[in-house]
Amino acid sequence: MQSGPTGRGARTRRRLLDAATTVIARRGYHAARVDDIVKGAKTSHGTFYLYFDNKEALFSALAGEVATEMESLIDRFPAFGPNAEGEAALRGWLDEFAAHYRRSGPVLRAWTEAEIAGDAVSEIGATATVRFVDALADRFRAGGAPSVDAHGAATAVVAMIERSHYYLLTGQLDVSDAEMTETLTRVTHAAVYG
Amino acid sequence: MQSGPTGRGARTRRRLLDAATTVIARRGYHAARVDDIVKGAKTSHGTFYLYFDNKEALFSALAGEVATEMESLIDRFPAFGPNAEGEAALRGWLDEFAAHYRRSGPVLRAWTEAEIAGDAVSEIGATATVRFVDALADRFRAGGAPSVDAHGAATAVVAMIERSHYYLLTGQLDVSDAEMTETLTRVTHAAVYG
Amino acid sequence: MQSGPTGRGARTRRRLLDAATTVIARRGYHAARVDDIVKGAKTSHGTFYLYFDNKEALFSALAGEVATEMESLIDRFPAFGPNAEGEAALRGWLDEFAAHYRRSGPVLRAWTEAEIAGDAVSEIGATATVRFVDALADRFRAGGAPSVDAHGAATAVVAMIERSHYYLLTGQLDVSDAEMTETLTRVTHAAVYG
Amino acid sequence: MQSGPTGRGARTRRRLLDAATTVIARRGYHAARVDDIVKGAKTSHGTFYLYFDNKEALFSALAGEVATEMESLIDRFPAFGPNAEGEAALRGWLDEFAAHYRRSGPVLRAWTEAEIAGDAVSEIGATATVRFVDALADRFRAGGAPSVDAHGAATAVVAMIERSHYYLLTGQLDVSDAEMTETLTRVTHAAVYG
DNA sequence: TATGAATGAGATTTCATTCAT
DNA sequence: AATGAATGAAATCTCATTCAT
Repeated sequence: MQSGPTGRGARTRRRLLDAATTVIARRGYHAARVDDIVKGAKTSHGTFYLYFDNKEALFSALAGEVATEMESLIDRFPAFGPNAEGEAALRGWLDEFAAHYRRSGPVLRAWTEAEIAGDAVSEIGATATVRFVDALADRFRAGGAPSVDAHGAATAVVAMIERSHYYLLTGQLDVSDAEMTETLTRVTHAAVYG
Repeated sequence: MQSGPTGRGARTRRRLLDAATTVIARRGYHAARVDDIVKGAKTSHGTFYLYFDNKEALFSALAGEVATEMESLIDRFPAFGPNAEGEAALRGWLDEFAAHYRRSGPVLRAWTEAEIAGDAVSEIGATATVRFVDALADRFRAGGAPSVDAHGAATAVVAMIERSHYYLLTGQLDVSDAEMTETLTRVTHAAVYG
Repeated sequence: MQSGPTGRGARTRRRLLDAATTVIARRGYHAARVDDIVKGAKTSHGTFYLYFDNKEALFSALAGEVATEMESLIDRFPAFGPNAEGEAALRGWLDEFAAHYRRSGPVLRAWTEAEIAGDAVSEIGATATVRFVDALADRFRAGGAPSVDAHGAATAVVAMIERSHYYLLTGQLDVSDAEMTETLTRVTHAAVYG
Repeated sequence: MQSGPTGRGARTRRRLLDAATTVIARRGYHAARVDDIVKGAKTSHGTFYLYFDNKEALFSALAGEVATEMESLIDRFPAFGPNAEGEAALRGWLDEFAAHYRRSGPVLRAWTEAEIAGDAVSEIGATATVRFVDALADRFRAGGAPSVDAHGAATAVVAMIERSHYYLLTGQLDVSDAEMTETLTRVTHAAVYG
């Protein structure tokens, strides 16, 4: 009689995760209340604690999902060369990143907040950033970049990519998706080969 | 008879602002409790509310101070040319920015948190970013940059500068102050003239 | 699945309202603390705010209940004539009023306090008094009273009835329930036909 | 060097009492804050406690002043007869009462509130009411009223007078000063001889 | 005689979590 | 598997009173 992972229970759990994403997007990590989440998921407080030990556990689960996708994305960062083909590869990857950020932005933003407070979630965020930087530095070197400080450049580029998309997400700056990818492509290329 | 801005009251107010900065640095904006702040300022809850209408008012005051400094800094951003002198001017300004961020970093980070939650403080942060981008785009054009999209490039550069210093502040990445300024100088220069 | 108005929630809400009535009776409107109320209702602070947005909201709810009863009572005020039957009708109504005041006295007293402070509850009390006066003036005229100023007489009579019962409730004067009804009947009758 | 009772100190004390009357009028007894009073008196918290042991002491002083006037007024209540002269005497006294209430209304209202809370001030209010009722009952008997229950009638009349003036003061009802005195004269006369 | 900054006890309110149904 | 009323610890905020100057 157990309904299995595709049964009602799994769907309720999913609803809670999705509702949490929405609430975090609207009110931020710290201001996200269990009450808002269960209302969004059209369920009850009791049910929440049936699926998650506590509020932080839900955020961890959410962060875990995003981190997995993010890691595979990071692994695909191309060792682009100084030529037009390299730029095209870079542009393609930045497009993928943009798509990912559009989907997971709220949770990624939550990392930013959490980093300050030193919660468990923050670990995931910090680790992901380090992996991101290391992967880029590695590809910069593999791509045959000249005498630049690969790690330094990677840090700057990661900072630029992350924060630019954040600006895009919050809508505080007046830029389009396509323009931004273009600019990020150009500047990243210039950062390594310029 | 008035004690004036140098009197005891002004000093107590200052102590509260400074203590708040410390607490925000340690625990983040939303987790900063009035109790921590008054303990840090070695005063009482009652005194807190003598100087600020509520917790948010203190954060606004803090943000206002930082915004004022930030604005004057932004106004000094150089219209750097493609030559070595331009790069030196840029490097000098980035050094100043680093110094400002070292001092005001916690409050600047708080902006990020506040932006998400949509608090009153968030306005101040968002406005500052817009001013920052506009100023840079203006100088890029004034510096005689080639056919680049000045506003797009400015957005990317501001994102890079802001977030890189954030990484430095949180210590999550392994970079030195001097190295970072160097990299930011090089990449910003490349972003415009590369 | 809904528990409906007879469920546990409704009973808890009722307990809070009743406890508040008791506390107001003992300590007055302004001195009534949430803590006293929840203790009286044998529940917790959290529960209080589950049913009422804040302390004032509870008082408003309480005032609303009393006002509703009061209005229907006011509507039943008789258009008494100068004869013995008229006096009997008046006496009957004053008996009802006394019963109402015995039940709702504390809340009615709270109106007086609230009126002074200008709280939201005060509106309810002031409105009820105006309705009371208007209804009596109307009945005085309908009863065929002679050339008296109906509105002025109604004001005086309402003042007398209200305040007399207040004296009775606070126990500051040495009068019995029955005696008071008798006196009020006689004086009201005299006020119109005397 | 002492400045005596007419010196600066006495004037400061007076300013505090007057400011308190104003504040009580506007916000009520319980809501009257020391801060409001010292601001109204253009002095400081420290000075307040130089002249009064605590907030209640100030209210007692204020009530004492009013009570003294009130007692002499009560003592002058006439033993009016059933004739026109009696009515004139009554009218004259009610005019005096109205003048007194116009001046001291806020403090008299404060008594009403205080009665509920059981403060020291409340004693003064309750005592004054008892004295008022007793005096009227006495005069009713002295005036040769027929077989009425003098004490009961006095209670009703005191209630009517007190509360009617309260209505006038709060402005919640639409009556003029002169009309009210006229009505009160007529009804009081009727209550005894009607 | 006067000041006003400082205090802290006590009030209101919030919200993650539990538990009986 | 689900509910939602209840809880209480912890947060924010108020205000009468004190005290150093």
